[in-house]
Amino acid sequence: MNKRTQLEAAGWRVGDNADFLELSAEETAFVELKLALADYLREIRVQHAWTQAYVARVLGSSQSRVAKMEAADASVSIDLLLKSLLKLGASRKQVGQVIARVA
Amino acid sequence: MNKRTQLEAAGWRVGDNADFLELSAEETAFVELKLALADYLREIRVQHAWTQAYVARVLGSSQSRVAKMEAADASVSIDLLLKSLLKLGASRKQVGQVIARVA
DNA sequence: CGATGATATGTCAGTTTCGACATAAGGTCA
DNA sequence: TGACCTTATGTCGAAACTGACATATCATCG
Repeated sequence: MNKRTQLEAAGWRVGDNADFLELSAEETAFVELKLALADYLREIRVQHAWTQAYVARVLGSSQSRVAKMEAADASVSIDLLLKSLLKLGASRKQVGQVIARVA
Repeated sequence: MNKRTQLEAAGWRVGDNADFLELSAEETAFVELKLALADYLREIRVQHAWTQAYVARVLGSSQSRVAKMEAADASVSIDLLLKSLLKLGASRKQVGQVIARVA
């Protein structure tokens, strides 16, 4: 899944390239930051060979919401992503590094 | 303002030390992460000698909300803090470093 | 081809967060 | 002291987010 597909899935209107560039620098940075956290969440889950359903139980949430977290869905907040990452064992430092790492 | 006072202001029940320790490791990490972002927001504003009212205009928000952001008020999300920081010119990298820097 | 397990998508009611406003509290100057 | 500027706190209706559920899609077996 490429970045643009991810952005669209995340609920951002992305038409032609001109539309794509409509996002301001901060908006782009914010969305990509969110995508990075979502990817990291999936990475942690996959590396542990956990299912979304299992992660949902650990987090006190549902499988569908975990799927949406990993997809950086528009209905998912960064608060939720951060809380989830920390609860799954990620450290503040690791999270910060994921955020600081600019693609 | 010390960390505990900040936590209380942010809406976290903090009684004696035992109560203070009731927060799980992830909860503590999350709250401190939020406080770090709030402090960073204030730092940026003060360094530029901006008033909260001015920052509010730039962000398209209100002075009271900016005050609450800097206080890491419970009604302020990390999404809002991140969007605000980016809009004020902070880079993803800088934000990540603030988050990664563990007190 | 099913059947089974995993992941994705759509929706909803309850909760949280939002900007805005009013107003209180501090600080500084004359 | 009081006028003025800045920051803090409380509240509200509107908007966004949440967990949950149903259901769809996808992959991997036999």
